[in-house]
Amino acid sequence: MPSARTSRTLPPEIRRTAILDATRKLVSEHGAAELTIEEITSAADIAKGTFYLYFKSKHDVLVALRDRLAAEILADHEAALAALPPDDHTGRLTQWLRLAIESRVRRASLHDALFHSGHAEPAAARGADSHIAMLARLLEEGATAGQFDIADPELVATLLYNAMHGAVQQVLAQPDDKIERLVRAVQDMAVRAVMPLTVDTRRQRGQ
Amino acid sequence: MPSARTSRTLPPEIRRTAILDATRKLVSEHGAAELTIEEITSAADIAKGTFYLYFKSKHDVLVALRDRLAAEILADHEAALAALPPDDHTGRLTQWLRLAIESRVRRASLHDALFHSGHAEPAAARGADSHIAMLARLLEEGATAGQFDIADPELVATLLYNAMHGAVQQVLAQPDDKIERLVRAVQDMAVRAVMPLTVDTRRQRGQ
DNA sequence: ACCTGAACACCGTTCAAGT
DNA sequence: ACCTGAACACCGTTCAAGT
Repeated sequence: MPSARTSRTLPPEIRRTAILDATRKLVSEHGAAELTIEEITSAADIAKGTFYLYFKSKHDVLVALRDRLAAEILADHEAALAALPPDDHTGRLTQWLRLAIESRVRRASLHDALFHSGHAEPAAARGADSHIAMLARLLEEGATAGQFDIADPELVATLLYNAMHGAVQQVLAQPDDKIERLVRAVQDMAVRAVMPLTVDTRRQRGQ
Repeated sequence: MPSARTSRTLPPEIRRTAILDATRKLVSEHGAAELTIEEITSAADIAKGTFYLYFKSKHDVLVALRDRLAAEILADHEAALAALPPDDHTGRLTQWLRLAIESRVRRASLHDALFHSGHAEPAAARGADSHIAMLARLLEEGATAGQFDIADPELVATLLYNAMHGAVQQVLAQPDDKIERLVRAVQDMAVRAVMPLTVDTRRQRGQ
């Protein structure tokens, strides 16, 4: 039998994806902080130096993974949005929030590891921007249809998104039924945030 | 002149505080990720090994600093709360939100470095809990006084706190006048989240 | 053109010795 | 009782050589 090893060459895109996949697995198991380049390369079955042919640094591969995850979640949300009835804007908003929470809960361990330990940048660089933009679009459409009353859709979207996102993180450490209560609470806050106020209610608001 | 160096001994609490202060300065200047134990010890004018007589690890000193900051901010908020008129619960809530945002903006660089780069734990471990508890107290007091309508004060506090906290972070990268708009938007969302709904408004909410 | 892995540099942590 | 700083261990990154 021949002792010469077969070529280890692979098309760059395939190799790159393999490295990302290995990283994803390791990060969702042990978190990003303890992750080692050597763990990645041995999981991906390549030499240590090969890693640096595909990524500039450890930070770089985590950013790439984070972007891939953000894009995945965004696609999820787009699909969910497209499936919702076009005219019931309140229903669209509340359903979207439920789906956003659930998709985030589903990816909890990977998401937490990437967004909250070790290599997180300011939220703006976190891929949250595109998600907030989508929510803002929902709000604007409802406002245009005359169903919502929103002074600044972009800001309200930022607030609602962060309320949801931060609270999920906080609640995730807790028993399962809390998630359902969170969904309801977020939906209620969102509905209150966008609903037209009657003259009577306006008076009650004070200031 | 004597060549013997004078004793370098200091009371433990003083030394510990000096190390924390040096760390604080360095972290708010360069962030936590690039921070080096050697930078800390030379800024605090001690030997490298001395650091480990006071803190178990680099992570440990950052946690201690984070806790000190959280306690500082909490005290700020308590003082602000005590100064507010006791009966106007809507005013207490909106003023509290303004003060919380402003105190957080004031400590922006340190806060970001500690909470968002390198060594952040889940939000629950972040010192946010006591802040959320304070906000929940505000909400409960308003509900007890019959001025607020809140199904789950603890959850609403979590949501509002995260809305505010996340959005500040997001807006901080932007020009100054955005902060004022953020304050108003947070206040508006909070008021809407807690106001009693008229029968008329309830009908509009749907589901 | 793609891959290897030994060598290097840096830094967190330890520990035997000092006042 | 508190402090020192050289030594150690670990791991991210580089680079000369291999197919």
